[in-house]
Amino acid sequence: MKTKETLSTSSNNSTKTNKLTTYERFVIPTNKDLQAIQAYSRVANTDDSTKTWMNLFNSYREAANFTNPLELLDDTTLQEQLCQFFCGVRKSGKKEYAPSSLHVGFAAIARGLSDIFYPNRIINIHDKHKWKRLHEIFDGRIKQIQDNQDTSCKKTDALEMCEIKTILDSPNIQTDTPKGLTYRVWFWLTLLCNLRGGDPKRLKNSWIVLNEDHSIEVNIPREKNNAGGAKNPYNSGQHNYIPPDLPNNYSPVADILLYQSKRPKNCKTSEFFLKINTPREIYHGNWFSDLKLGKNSHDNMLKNIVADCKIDANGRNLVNHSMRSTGISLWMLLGISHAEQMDITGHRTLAGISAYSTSTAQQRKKNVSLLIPQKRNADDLNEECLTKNFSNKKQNPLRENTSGNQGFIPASQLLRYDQLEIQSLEQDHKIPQDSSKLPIINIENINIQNCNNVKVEVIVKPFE
DNA sequence: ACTACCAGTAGAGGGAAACT
DNA sequence: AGTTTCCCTCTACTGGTAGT
Repeated sequence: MKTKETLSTSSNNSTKTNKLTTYERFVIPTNKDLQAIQAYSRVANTDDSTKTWMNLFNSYREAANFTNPLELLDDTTLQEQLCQFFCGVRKSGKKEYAPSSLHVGFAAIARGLSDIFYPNRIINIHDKHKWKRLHEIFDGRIKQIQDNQDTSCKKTDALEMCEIKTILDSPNIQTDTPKGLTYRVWFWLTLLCNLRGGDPKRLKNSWIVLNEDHSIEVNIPREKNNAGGAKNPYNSGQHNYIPPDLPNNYSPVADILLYQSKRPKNCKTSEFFLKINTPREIYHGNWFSDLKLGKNSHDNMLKNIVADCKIDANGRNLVNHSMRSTGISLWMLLGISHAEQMDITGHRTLAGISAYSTSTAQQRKKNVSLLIPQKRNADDLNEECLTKNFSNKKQNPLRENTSGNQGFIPASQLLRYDQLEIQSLEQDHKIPQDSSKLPIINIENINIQNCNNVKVEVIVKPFE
């Protein structure tokens, strides 16, 4: 929008001063306009990364006594210096970089060099044929690091369903104090809208809209995986939906509306999350000030919530981004399809979703143990028929249309199997399930005779 | 012909120091 | 106790192409 304004202003100016612009449908941009539009294309984080690594490269050149200005180097000298740099660079404290960081660094320096040399010649160190020696040295360096130190990733971990309930029930996360309300609303938005760790910082009040049916829409105009621009011309941002509150349920919509109602009158800050006022102001009913909530408060949000609710992190990496992991991992447990998940999270590739499904060490051990069959027991022979029917069937029959089954499964056994599945799902993944809400199914005798062509289809939906 | 993989970019998260 | 600004390090996401 800003770009448009700039352009129209400049065209108005130029129509006054420059009689050449007689075509009403065109805009004649000035150099300043072009620069502004070019700058609009840049992403701050990427530029930061470029700057950081180019500074590091320059410091290295200084330390190694490379005195010639960078811009004057020929390709051979530049390659030699880069080879030395990637062999010799270390973290502050002389520790070794993680391979992933060096990988990011290589790309950042490629961008930096491309920028510097662009007016005179094209430098693209990604070209592994032209910069063969550099690529081999870089590759060797990474392999050396990988063989000499632990290079496992510290991915964000998820919360479990019972922990979500503990948090929502905790006296510290209620709506009677500004701090509790902030925590609670932050928790709802990140969980229900599958926000990334940093999204709440840039969330604007105007992006959160109440619909007539008392549902809430959270519209985020541009995201990491909906970056817009020339490569993604159909980008329309991510639209998140929070359903209307139900009686006897937790009430996210009411909580979010309460938070909005506590904004100061004529609030000028566009951000949704606001700074909590001093105790004195709070006493007078002014919960929030006309300033955005600071970075520190944002960054420590989930850590504070977890501490205040006395949840045992148990070695897990619980950070703000965990809320996104939580949503996705719970959907996986509940059998929501990848396509549906991607629709909500805005991921465009399976790889994006799959990054969250990497199992924990504990789950992996359990899954491997499933491959070891149990010894036969004479008492179990009666059970064998039951298990055999399902052993070839990976999917939970609760979630798929049973009409496609080739083998015949007695209805009474199917129901029994479903109950077992529900129980094991609850036990394995600690999904709290109010047993009083489960349908009580009693089909004791189903007798069908001469039934060559009879199909019995039973659908049980225990989670609704 | 097709898809798994990885190159390349956009983020997250943590910390220090100075400030309110 | 919370905020701002800067720096550093590493994770997460996409899309094109190398490889089967």
